[in-house]
Amino acid sequence: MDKYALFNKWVSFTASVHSVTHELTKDAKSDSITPVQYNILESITVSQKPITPSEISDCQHLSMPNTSRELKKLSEKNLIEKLSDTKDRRKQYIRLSNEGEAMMNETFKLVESRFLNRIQHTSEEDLEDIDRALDVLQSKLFY
Amino acid sequence: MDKYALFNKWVSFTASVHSVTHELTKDAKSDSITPVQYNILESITVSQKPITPSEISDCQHLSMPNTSRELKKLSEKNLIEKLSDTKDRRKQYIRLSNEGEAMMNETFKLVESRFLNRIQHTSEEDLEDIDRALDVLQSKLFY
DNA sequence: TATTTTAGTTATCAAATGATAAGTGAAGAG
DNA sequence: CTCTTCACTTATCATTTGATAACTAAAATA
Repeated sequence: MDKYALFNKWVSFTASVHSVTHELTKDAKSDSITPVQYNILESITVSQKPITPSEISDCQHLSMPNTSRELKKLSEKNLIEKLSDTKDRRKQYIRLSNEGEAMMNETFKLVESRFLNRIQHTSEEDLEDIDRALDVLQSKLFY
Repeated sequence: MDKYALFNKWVSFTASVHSVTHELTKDAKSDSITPVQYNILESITVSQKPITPSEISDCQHLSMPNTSRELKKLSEKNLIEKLSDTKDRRKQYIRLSNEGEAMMNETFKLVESRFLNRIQHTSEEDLEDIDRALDVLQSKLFY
């Protein structure tokens, strides 16, 4: 296997992924929040469990002061709730409020419908190929 | 095939792609340019042929005035060159200068070495699985 | 030839983001 | 009981980015 060719394939692949992701998600986000705030909400959504500001800071590559600022704004918009840990009172847990959850549900529903639309004419075999390919790449390359 | 399950798989897959991409490219970009400027240079690099400001504007989802501003900055940094079309003198073609090309080469070399590092312990069979999976997804999902 | 459209520019403004210094209060270590 | 570290906050500032209006010059079209 030519690893250099594989690298080039990877480059154009990731470009496609970015472009398709943009296409499926554009204008799906409520315009009451900024892109960074959306990313934060998304990461809270996907991590089922409540998540701490430090974790958000890490996985979003945001400094703690900036994370804190954005969480405050999200809180003021009533999209998230902060709970302090009963054991370690320095820590906080962030979760979506009902309003935040409703908003993210709506966004995801729209993105999902666009996704389904995109694969509506895909044959059953192709869908299974895609499914397997996603598994392969997730486990062997994008881990 | 459960298309809803496939959607969820797609969501976590794209999240992984973004995260790995970030990991491989972080600090690879020269800090004399901004993220948006890097994206522009990248798109000039990958499109082998010279590219017009309008095309950059389209594929980067940037307005023309902002595209123009950033191209001007890149030009002032001697990273790109503008050539005007001899037939239609409204049009311009943008290409990397020698300096810009050198800079992008260096960045790509670093990213490539990180990529090779990441797959260095991957078996030949797995590499071929990855290669096929990239082809499948590129042609059937991220087209 | 007069009018409209196209490709790109300039200027300006507001908002979003990134970076840094300094502070709070709680937990942990000696 | 002090000192240090940890998790997070507040304040502030510079830079980047996005949006808009008004402009130039060159096609294209009527």
